[in-house]
Amino acid sequence: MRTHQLVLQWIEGQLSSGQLALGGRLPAERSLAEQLQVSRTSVREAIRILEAMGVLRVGVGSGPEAGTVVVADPTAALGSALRLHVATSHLPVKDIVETRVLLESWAASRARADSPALAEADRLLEQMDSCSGTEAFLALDVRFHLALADAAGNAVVSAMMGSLREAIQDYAGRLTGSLPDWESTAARLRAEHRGILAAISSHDGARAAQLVAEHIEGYYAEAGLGPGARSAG
Amino acid sequence: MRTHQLVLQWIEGQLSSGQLALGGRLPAERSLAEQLQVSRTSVREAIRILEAMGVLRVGVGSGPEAGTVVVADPTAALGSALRLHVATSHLPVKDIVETRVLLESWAASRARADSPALAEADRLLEQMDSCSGTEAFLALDVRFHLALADAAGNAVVSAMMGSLREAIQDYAGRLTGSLPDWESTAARLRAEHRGILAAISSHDGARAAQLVAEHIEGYYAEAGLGPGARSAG
DNA sequence: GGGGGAGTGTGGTCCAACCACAGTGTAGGC
DNA sequence: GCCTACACTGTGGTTGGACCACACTCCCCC
Repeated sequence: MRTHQLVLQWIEGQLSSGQLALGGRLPAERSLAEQLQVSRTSVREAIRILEAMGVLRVGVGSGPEAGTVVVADPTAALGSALRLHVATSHLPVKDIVETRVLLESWAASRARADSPALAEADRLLEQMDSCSGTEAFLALDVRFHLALADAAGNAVVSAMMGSLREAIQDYAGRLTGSLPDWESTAARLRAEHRGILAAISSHDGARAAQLVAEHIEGYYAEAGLGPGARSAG
Repeated sequence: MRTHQLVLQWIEGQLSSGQLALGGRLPAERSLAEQLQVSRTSVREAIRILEAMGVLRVGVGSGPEAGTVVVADPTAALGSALRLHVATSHLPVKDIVETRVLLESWAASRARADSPALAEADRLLEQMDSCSGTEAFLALDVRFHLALADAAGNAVVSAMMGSLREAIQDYAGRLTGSLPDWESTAARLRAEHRGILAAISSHDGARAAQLVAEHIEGYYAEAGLGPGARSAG
């Protein structure tokens, strides 16, 4: 077994046993290296991996922002992993969109009408009404869809949804540029968002799921990613 | 920007542009370091991350197994990421099981009856009939469920399903140990597998999806993970 | 009492060296 | 002529040490 894997195993053990919890701090790299009788390089390689996995956050200097602390950002890990595999043309964009429809429509059907995430979604819609520029609109759109996922109360689905969105963010951005009339598209998207939120609020999960599916598929279809289209690579 | 991120960016660019494809080889660490004008340490940190993401595979020595080659193993990345976040108690096991039901029942409803993956699933069932020991049975069970997912033809769903399974493998193993009567449970699981396969073969996607959902939920319920149970941490 | 510099500890980076490994080529013995 | 055994080459794996930038803390000096 390679040395950095030993370090990984030790850290994972600390996490599993609860001796290292969310917000906790890892010993300094030099201390940990000495403690585990390995080189600082190996410790750093393990920390790099966990950082990429969204488990650790590292900061230089002193103070509360410095050092290596335990965080929980599953979306980061899944997102970059998916993005990389899309880059290798191993995961077709079509499959990602399809999966996104599956997860989001499920989330919509399960969303609780009294969830605080829905209130957040409502606020985001108001901001989208008054915002100008496709960049700002799309940023709010991302947050709106994530809020819907959160309302379903499943952390795994939320994380996966966010990562799917992140993985094809660049791709979606390019699609948007090819739209014939952005203003009318934005108006339609706004209306569809309202409809989805209304369906959830009236406890009509099935309708909400259907609207979400049509919302997403309609967008990609309009932007040129027809059913059966493959990734450009 | 940190140095290893520059290396990451360069490699991802090579992947996106197609200059580095599946099966391709990265330059040797020393060469790449010189080429990018960074230290070998930084190159190695980047390679570690991509290895953890299931994008690269490294091997020592000489020959076809040696060097750093591009592979495509999305499941590895998603699996270890999910496992780590389960370890931090940030992702409840309940949510993972729920997501697994969602993905697998969708896959079952979409599985094509003429898919070669289904033939593979059938072979696996025969092996399960004649195998003894819970370890071997569970290993075949994993492959059976993955084959079902592959039959749906969505690489993203397959990868996510495999990673979910991997993330809670240890957990499921412990559950199995607490079963009152493994033999009868195994017999039931075998029968349910046959039923799922039959439903898919007869193009009854809706029934296949329902059977899969009951199959998975039933197993975890019998093993003690009732609806609403949380991860033990 | 307040401001500024020294001190401390953190991660970030680099280098030079050595090891283990696996395939290759070659020189030697048979 | 063939085959074995050795050295060679190039790969990643690991180590120790050195230096840097950064951010905070403390203490001296004004």
